[in-house]
Amino acid sequence: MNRVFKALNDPIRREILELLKEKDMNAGEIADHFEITKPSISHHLDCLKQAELVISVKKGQYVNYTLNKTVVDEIIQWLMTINLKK
Amino acid sequence: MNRVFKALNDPIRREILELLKEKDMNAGEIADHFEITKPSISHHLDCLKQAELVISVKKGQYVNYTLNKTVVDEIIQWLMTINLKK
DNA sequence: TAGATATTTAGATATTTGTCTAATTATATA
DNA sequence: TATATAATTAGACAAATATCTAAATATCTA
Repeated sequence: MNRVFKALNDPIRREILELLKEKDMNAGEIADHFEITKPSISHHLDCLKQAELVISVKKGQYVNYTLNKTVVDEIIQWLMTINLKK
Repeated sequence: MNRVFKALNDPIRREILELLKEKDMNAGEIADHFEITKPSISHHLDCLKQAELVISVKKGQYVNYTLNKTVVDEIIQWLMTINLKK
């Protein structure tokens, strides 16, 4: 939970999630959408991976990233409990 | 949005939200639930207030805090769009 | 096998953040 | 009005974070 909120607390990482909701992408394709360096993007991807918000699969020399909707669901659940009771 | 995720990225602030979902409380009552000092709690409350996750109303010498469910809803909406498309 | 490409790791640095103590402000009450 | 209580503000400091450049690792292909 901690790691998920930490991962969500950055506009670039949230934008990466928005990209991945459309289609899976490799690290380079993701990096092309931003102005910061590839190592920085790599760091953000690692952060998302640690939170299990994304899953990475190596495919030859590329690394493919996929959104993990399960974890997003868990956070939605938690937020909904906050909004439940009187 | 930025401020909301920033506010959610701290276990104490999330616990404050969980307290306030049960009932409104003043700053002192909130502070009693934690081991850290009152100024630190005050800082956390300010952070939640900036994110508009809580609303504060002064009542005599006390300051009452209420959960603002509207903003929580907005975050739920955003997360749900992430989980929408293929 | 040599060179090119994709990605990550390492190490440095500036900024942000959470905490504390001390001081301040605002209100209540004896 | 003087004192006590509630809460915030100010300032300091250690830890965490986002970024960069340079280097390393892994894979592909001529």
